[in-house]
Amino acid sequence: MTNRVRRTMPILPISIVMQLTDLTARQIRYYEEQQLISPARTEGNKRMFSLNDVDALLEIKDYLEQGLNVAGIRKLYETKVMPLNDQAEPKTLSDAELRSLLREEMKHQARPFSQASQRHGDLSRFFK
Amino acid sequence: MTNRVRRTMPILPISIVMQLTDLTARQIRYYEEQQLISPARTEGNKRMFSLNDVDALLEIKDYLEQGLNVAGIRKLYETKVMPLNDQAEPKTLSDAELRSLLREEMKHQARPFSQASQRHGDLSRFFK
DNA sequence: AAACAGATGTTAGATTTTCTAACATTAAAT
DNA sequence: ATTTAATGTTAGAAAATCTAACATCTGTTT
Repeated sequence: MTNRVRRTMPILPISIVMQLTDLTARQIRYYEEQQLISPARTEGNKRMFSLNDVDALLEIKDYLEQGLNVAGIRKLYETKVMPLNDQAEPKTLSDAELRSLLREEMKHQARPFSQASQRHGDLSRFFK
Repeated sequence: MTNRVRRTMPILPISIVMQLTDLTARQIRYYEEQQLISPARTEGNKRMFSLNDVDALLEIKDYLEQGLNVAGIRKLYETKVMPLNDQAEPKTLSDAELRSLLREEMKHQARPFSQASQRHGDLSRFFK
């Protein structure tokens, strides 16, 4: 009775993900194009999202609001600074790269990356 | 991070519910027609299912496998012997009705209704 | 100021998914 | 042998989603 969803199981159509995240379909597809997420596909090529995907989208949204750009977020994911995604092989950041990311964050009053802001980043708004 | 889904929120399309329950679309629609479930609808009239709906379907499936028929299951739901659904107003069963239900169960080696069989009845197969 | 780039909006046309309704089949009960 | 409950199958319509292209907006760079 007290089950947690297998968070990697693709069960949600894009329409529902739009509701859960307050993102447009355009935004979601763009973030996929930019390799920030990679939702599953049905046989008929429709995207199907897992709860982890939704979490990731909420984090992405939050980072964008903090002033990061897509490239910066991608870098964060690549380097596994963030634990959320089952990502490809992590690489190490050069000092220059790291400083560049940090500087970008500084520009926008952002706290250094804890789990994004606590207001978003997971589904506590919708799940209990 | 460790969230349970709001189990009444309609988030699943019928295709996914088919996978989760191993029921056909025909069966699912039939059970709705027979008032065993009442999934939400999108603006465009597509069914959207909650996790509670999926639980209910798994229970229905189990009861059918135990030899109950739809009418019997409906009666069970109506009389709130089962807690699962937010059903209409419960009525009391006449003794005759109750005996009739029980007899039907007896015919098929069924244990008296605990929460259906433990093998089904909730989503532990898919959720963790 | 003009040009550019990143993020998102909008639209069109094609494809997939889901819908209802009707008729068919199967197995069990009478 | 009929009848009925549950499910299968099919057809045609409507909704949801897809890709691709072009538009817009905002902030940077030259």
